[in-house]
Amino acid sequence: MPASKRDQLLATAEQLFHEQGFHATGIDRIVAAAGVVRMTLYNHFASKEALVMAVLATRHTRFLAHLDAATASAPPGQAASALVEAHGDWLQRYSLHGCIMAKAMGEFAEHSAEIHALATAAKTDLLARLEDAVSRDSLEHHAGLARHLFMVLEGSNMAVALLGAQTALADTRAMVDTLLASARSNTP
Amino acid sequence: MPASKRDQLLATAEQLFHEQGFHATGIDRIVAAAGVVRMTLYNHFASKEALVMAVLATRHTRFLAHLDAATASAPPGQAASALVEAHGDWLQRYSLHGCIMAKAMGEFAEHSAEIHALATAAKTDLLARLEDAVSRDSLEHHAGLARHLFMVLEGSNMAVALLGAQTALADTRAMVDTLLASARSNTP
DNA sequence: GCATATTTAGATAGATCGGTCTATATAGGA
DNA sequence: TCCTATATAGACCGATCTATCTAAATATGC
Repeated sequence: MPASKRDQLLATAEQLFHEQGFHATGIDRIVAAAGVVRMTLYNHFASKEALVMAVLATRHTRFLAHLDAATASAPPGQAASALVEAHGDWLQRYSLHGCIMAKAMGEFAEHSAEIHALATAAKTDLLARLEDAVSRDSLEHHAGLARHLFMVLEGSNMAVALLGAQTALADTRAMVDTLLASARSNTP
Repeated sequence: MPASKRDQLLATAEQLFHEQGFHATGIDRIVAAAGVVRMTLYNHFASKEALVMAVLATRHTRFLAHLDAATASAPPGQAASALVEAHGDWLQRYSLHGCIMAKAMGEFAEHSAEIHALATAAKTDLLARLEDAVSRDSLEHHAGLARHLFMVLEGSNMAVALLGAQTALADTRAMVDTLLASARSNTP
C-alpha cells in the first residue's frame, strides 16, 4: 500500500527540517515537496508547531527502536559498546547533517517550550540508555562514565559533519574503547 | 567612550542570534533592542547575511584570543589541558545556550555557503589549536588524540545545555584526564 | 561657524509567512 | 449505489520579512 498523505508529509518535513532548518522551511515548501495541497497538511496537523512535534516524536521513536534492537542482541558485557556502535550506524545512515534534536533545541529554546522539551527529552533518553548499558556491563562504579560516553556521542555528531562519517566513527570507537578499558581497569 | 552604533548592533545581534536563532530573529527586533533605527543597520552592513557574517567573525576572533591567551601561559606539557580548561571557561561565560557556530552551520548549510564556510572554519580552527597543543605536549604519536579531544569539547557544548555547566565541565575534565593519561602511558 | 558624516523618522516596496475559507472532486466502505 | 471521509484548487487574510528611499535632525571635525 502507498504511504498515507500524513506519512508523506512527515517524511518530507523531516528531511526539509533536517537539511534546511525549521524556521527556514516554509509550509509551502513542505506541501510542494510532498506533492500535496496545503489544506491536507492542516487537515492532519493543527499547526506548523504540531507538525514539528510530530516529526520529532516519530523520528525519536525510530531512533530508540534502533538503539534497543542493538543492545538487545549485544553479548554480555558489551551493551555500552553495542549502543555506541548503533549510534554510529544511525548517524551514518540518517544523520549526516547534524542532530535534528540539537537543531530543534537551538531554534526553539525561546520560541516553543513544548518543542524544546521534546528535543531535550530525546537527549535525556539517550543518556538513560547509556546509564542502563553501563550498569548492565557492571561498570556503574565508574562515576560519570555514562555521561562521558554521552558527550562523546554528542561530539561525534559534529565530527561526522566536519570530518566525514568514516573518520568520525573510527575516532569514536577508539575513544570509547579507551574509556571503557580505563573504567574496567579501575574496578573496585 | 561609548560603544559605536556598529558595535552595539554587533553585540545585540550576537545575543539575539545566539538565544533565538538566526532565521527567527528579525531585523526589526535587532535594531529595536540595540536602540537604533533600521537604516543605521543597513548603513553599516550590506544585508542581514553580512551582519551574520560579521557577528560570527568577531565572536570567533574573541574566541581564538581567549584560547591563545590560555595556552600561551600554560606550563610545559600542559598545553592540551589548558586549552580544554579555556574552552570550558568560554562555555560557562559566553556559551550556555549551545555553540553559535554549530547553530549557524545547521541553519545556513543549504542557505548561505559563505556563512556555512565561516562557521565550519571556526570548528577547524579549534581542531587545529588542539593539534598544536597535542604536538607541544609531545603526544602527537597518539593518532587521533586531537580529534578525540575535539569531539569531547563538542560534546561538552550539549552537556552544558543539558546538565548544567558544573556537571558538564567536571565530566569534561575527568574524561580529558583519562584520555591524556592513556596517551602518555602509551608513549613509543 | 561651517562643512561633512552619521543618525533619525517614517513611509514604502514586494515577497513570504502561517493559517483559514469555500467549493469541487475523488476516493473507499456499507 | 449512496454516503462519508479525504483531497484538491485557489482565493484570501493579516502579519512579518528584508530592503530601499527621502527628508530632516544631529553629531563630528576643521
